[in-house]
Order: sequence, then structure tokens, then C-alpha cells
Amino acid sequence: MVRHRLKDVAERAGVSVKTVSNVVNGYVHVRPDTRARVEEAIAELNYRPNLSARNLRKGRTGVIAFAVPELDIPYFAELARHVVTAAAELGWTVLIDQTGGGREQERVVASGITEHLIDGLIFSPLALTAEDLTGLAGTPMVLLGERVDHGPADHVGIDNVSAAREITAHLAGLGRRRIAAIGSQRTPEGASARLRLAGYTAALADAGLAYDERLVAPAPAWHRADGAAAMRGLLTSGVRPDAVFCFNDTLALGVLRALHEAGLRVPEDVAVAGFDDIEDGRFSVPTLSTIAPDKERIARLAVELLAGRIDGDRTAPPRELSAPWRLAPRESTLGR
Amino acid sequence: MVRHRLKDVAERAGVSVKTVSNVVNGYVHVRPDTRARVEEAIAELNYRPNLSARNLRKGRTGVIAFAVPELDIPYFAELARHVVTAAAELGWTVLIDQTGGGREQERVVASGITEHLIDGLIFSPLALTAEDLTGLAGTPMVLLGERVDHGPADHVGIDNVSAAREITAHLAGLGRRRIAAIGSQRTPEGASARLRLAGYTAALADAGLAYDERLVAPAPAWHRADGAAAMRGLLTSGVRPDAVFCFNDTLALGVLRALHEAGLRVPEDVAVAGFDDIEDGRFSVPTLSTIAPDKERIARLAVELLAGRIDGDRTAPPRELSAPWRLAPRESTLGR
DNA sequence: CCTGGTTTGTACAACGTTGTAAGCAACGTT
DNA sequence: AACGTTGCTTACAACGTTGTACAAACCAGG
Repeated sequence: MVRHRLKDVAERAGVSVKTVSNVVNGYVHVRPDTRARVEEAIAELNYRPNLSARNLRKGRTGVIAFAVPELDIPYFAELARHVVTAAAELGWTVLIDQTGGGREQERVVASGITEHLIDGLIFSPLALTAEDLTGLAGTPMVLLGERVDHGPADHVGIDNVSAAREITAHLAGLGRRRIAAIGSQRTPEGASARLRLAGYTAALADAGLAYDERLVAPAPAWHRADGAAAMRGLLTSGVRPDAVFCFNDTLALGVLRALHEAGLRVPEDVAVAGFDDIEDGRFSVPTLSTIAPDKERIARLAVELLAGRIDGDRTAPPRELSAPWRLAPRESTLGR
Repeated sequence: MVRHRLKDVAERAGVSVKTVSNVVNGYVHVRPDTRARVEEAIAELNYRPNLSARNLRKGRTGVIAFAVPELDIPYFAELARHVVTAAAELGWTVLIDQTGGGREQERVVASGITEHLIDGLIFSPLALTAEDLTGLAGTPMVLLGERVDHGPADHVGIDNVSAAREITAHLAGLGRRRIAAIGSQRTPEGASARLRLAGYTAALADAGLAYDERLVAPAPAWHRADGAAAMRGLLTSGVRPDAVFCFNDTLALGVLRALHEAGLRVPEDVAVAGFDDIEDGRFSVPTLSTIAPDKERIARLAVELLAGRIDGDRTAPPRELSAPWRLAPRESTLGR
């Protein structure tokens, strides 16, 4: 298992180091027989280029980072999968970073702790605002999520307001009149929450339903446990919703759990809708109605935008791209 | 956002390049006032070392890879989280690789496509056998899972036979007599399946129950959909289990779904148990009884073993470490 | 057989870092 | 006063690769 270098290959093939480099890099003007000799030597020695050296020379590493708050949040795990796949197709390797979602940690990631190791960054911030990011961007960056709409870098998202509006309208269309919303956040970090709440209120107005503050439950984070806690809170507070729009699927799974514990039937007593279309929701009992963003497209757009930044103009104004989504009605609103 | 080099810092501080390097690397013999001057210059220029250059020089990259079949399999996502955390504590960065679980792709990863970019690899193979791996190991490697027990590299796992035996015994202890097993695999890849099946049969014998081949359902993969399909198969085949031991949690979640569709109650009609203790199982309806491996420990042991290989003796015989696990009985066997 | 252009190969320097060897003070000991 | 010792700093080379500049070989057209 000896490591070989260009020099070793060159000696074996009887050519110069640079000629071997040319063969490795697909340079055109190499005589067929020379090329063959070199390739034979490469195969015999099982030569692999030293990426550190190549990177040092070229100023590129061929690695991009994907930074998410937590790896085991299903939505991010699924997104990560698509990012890795899309990046591989373009010849990039992906380094996955876990920020923990804290503001300071995110700042560290954004300001490039891994600088010189990565060529660019796809970043899903939870806590950082657009202002936080301004000036930090040393490496090319693409932002995901609604947190930093119109920030200082390229951004890929979906139209949260329209999507939230449509799924709320779906609930109203089923005849539900007391539609709760779970997941609101008053903190400056809650950009997605604000947009989805806006879609919710717009749909209520469309349906001629009054906005009732008591039906809007905050959730500090959007995990299953938060959804369950919020639902229990709604139930004990005495407001009796006949439908719940959860701002993401994990919240909704927690809500299903809480409703089950309370002995309420879904959707007969309470219809439940989520947002994100994670795999779990297709197998939960009942299956979960949700908004299904095109995650593959989001990942692909992000990778392409980033590649464009890395290879091309870094000073062009930030681009805002939107990925499609669709309503996925399932048992938690429609029944069986 | 100009990139600065040691040379720039050196000029600003009025010292040599090497002195700056010494400061950066915490070399002891640097006069306090010199150190202060250098640190000031570093701060002013916002200098960051070029990792490619450092790696080239040192022959180390500070990056380890974690290769899993699929990122959005909850068990692997949760494990990835712990690996990233444990690695960060030791100063390593983790690059996460997705093999797809195919044999050829896994071979490529194992033989080190990312060679020269990573110092070592933590690998969860699905398809590769111990023999496949022999000789491939160019970079230090730690293997996870039961696939490659006693293979050519360090290995961290849990005692699958004992764990499967205990959870099957748990089902038998509840008075269940017709206990099915879901997830068996006859392919050479099914090492985990074989071990868990062995634990299952041992527990049956312990309880004085006959082994009935018709109660053992194969599953090509261990996803939710496979579990649901296998359960539907069992139900239509006419064998009526009063309990099911699924070889992992996602299978079990699919089974819960299929039982729900069939109008059977869990656990009254059929008790269900899984394996892995993924987050979903703590919020499913009903919550899922399972074997909970200590994932944090597994990750920590793997990272420590790998660090030991990288820094130390690479020729020492492979080590086999076992992480603890515990039975986590929940509603799917106990009821509410 | 020369001319001028293209093809094919080479030598050298550079990317930014750190290990090695060596230099120069300042110090304490003979 | 000469000497080794220690502390601090420096110059230089090297890690493996590729871009640049250039030389040699080749080819066609006159």
C-alpha cells in the first residue's frame, strides 16, 4: 500500500512529470502511444493524485459544505441526501456540517471555520439573520430556507405563504371552522413561522373565518415533542379546534400523538396537516396531509447556484430562486 | 475579503514566516512580546491557515469520512449526528459520504476514492463482506454494524444475538405464543438479519415455543414500506401472529401501519417490537418497544478507535468493541 | 531543402505551509 | 575572559501538483 507520486509514474513510463500530469488531466496534445504508456504505469502503480497538492496549486478543493442545524431532523436528512447526490453529479464532494442551530455556532460556520477546505457552502441557518451574514461571506454561499430571504447571498426557497395558504384552504374546504395553527414564533428567528402564519391568516380571510388568537400556538422548536406539548396546551386551554395546521411535519407527528393520548380521532374529531412531506408522514397512523416541497429541485438549484458562484462571477447581485411544491392530502385530513 | 498568508502576517509583525507559523502552532519558545505582536497581526489581517498547504506538508488533512448507505435512514442520520459531535471534540472534521448501499459503490468508497482528502474512514457497509474489504484498506478504517464482524479492520457493534433474544423474550413474557419475525434475509449480505434471527430462535427455545417457518418473513430492505408489505403478506397468508419482532424500527413502523390498515389493534391483537430506538418510535401511535443501542457510545468508540489508528499503530491486529444496549418497552407491547 | 506553423514534450517556478539546521543573542559557569 | 548552554529566531528545502515558457520534433507548402 505504498503511496505513489507523479514522479514515480513518470520514471516508470519514461516521460516527464508534466506529461503524466497532462495525461491525468486529459490534456489533448499527447501522442496516443505516450498516453498509453503513461496510463499503463498509472494502473500498475495504482496511482492516485494527492488532492491536497492539487488543491494548493489550483486554489480549489472540489469540496462544498452543507451546513444544517441538526442532522437527524428528517427534513434536513432528506435534503442532505439530495444535496450529496446533486453535488456528486457535478463532481463535487460534500462535507456535512452540523451547527446545532445556535447563533454563535452558525456565525462560525458562515464566517468560514473550514475556509481553505471548502470551495463553497450551502447553508440552512436557523438563528442567523440576513444582517448577521452581511460581510461574513468569505466563501461563496447559497442559503436555504426562509430565514434569510433577500439576504446577501444566493437563496433557494419555496413560496411559503402560498403553500401555507393552500393547505389551510384545504382544511377550510373540508368544512372545518375552528382551524388552529401550531408553530408560531415571535422571535426574530422565526421567519418561516411568520410566512406560514401569514398564509394561514390569508386563507382564513379567504374562507370568511375569523382569526382567533387563542387558536395560534407557539412552539419554541419544531420537534415532535414541541408539537405534542402545544397540542396538549390547546386541549387543556378549552379551545376546541376541529383542525390543526402544523408549521412542519415533525410538529404534526407530535400533534397526532397528543390527540391519540387525548382519545380524539383524526380526522373525524380533529383534522391535522403538516408541512415538508417527510418520509415518516407517509407511514404514520394516520398518514399525514402535508405540503410537499420539491426537495430534489431545491438541492439541485442550490448546488448549481453554488457552482456558478464558484466558477463564475462572485460579485453579481444575489439571486432568489423558488422551487415548486404541491399539496399532498392524506388520511389525517381526508380519512381512509 | 482578501486572503492572507503567513508571509503577510510576518511582514506586518516584522518577523519571519516561521515565527508566525510557530505562534500559530503553539510552539513554546516564542518571546511573549513577539507572540503578542504576531497575534495582533493575525487578528488585524483575519488570517486563516491554508489547510491544503498544511495538509500537503503534514500528510494529514484533519478530515475523516463517515460512509453510510443512505443519509435519510433515521438510524444512520442519528448515528451521523453523534459521529460529527464526537469527532468535533477531538478536533476532526467529518465528511459524510453516501454509498447507496450498492456493492460496487461501497467498494469504491472503501478503496479510497477520497484518498488524500481524508485521514480515515468510519464505514457502515451493507453489501460488502469482510473478504471484499481485505486488502482494500489503504486508509485507516473502522467498521460499524454486524456486516463485517471479525473483518480486516477495527469494528464497533453491539451484541445482536443477546439483544434480539431479550426483546423476543419480552414478547414471550407477555404471554404471546405465536411470535413472528420480520426482516430475515438469505443473502450473504444479511449478517445483522442472521444474528437477530439467531437471537429470536434462541428466545423461542428458551420459552418452549416451536419455531414456525411460516412466521418468519423476509424483507429485501429494511424500510417502512418493506415492513408494511411483509406484514400484509403474513396476514393474507393466514398465519395469525399475536406478536411481531421486527429486525429494525423502520420495518416496525411499516408493520404498525399495515396492522392499522387491517383493523388490528396494537398491542391487544398483535404486539410489535423493533430494534434501533429511532426518534420516530417514541412518538408513533402506539409508541414502539425496541432495543436501544447506545448510539453515542458507538460513535465515540468508533471515532476514538479511528484516531488511534491514524496516530498510532496501523499494523496492530483489528479490535472488536461492543457497545451497550438496553430494552426499551413501550406501548406497542405494553399498551397504555 | 527551407520556411512557418503546429504538435508534443520538457524544465522550472510557484501554490502556503512546516521540519531541519543553523545563527545569534543573552546567560551562567569555569 | 573564554566557554558551553539555553532561548529565540531565521533561512532554506520540501510536501505533490500544475501553469508558463520554451525547446524539439514534426508536418505541409513553396
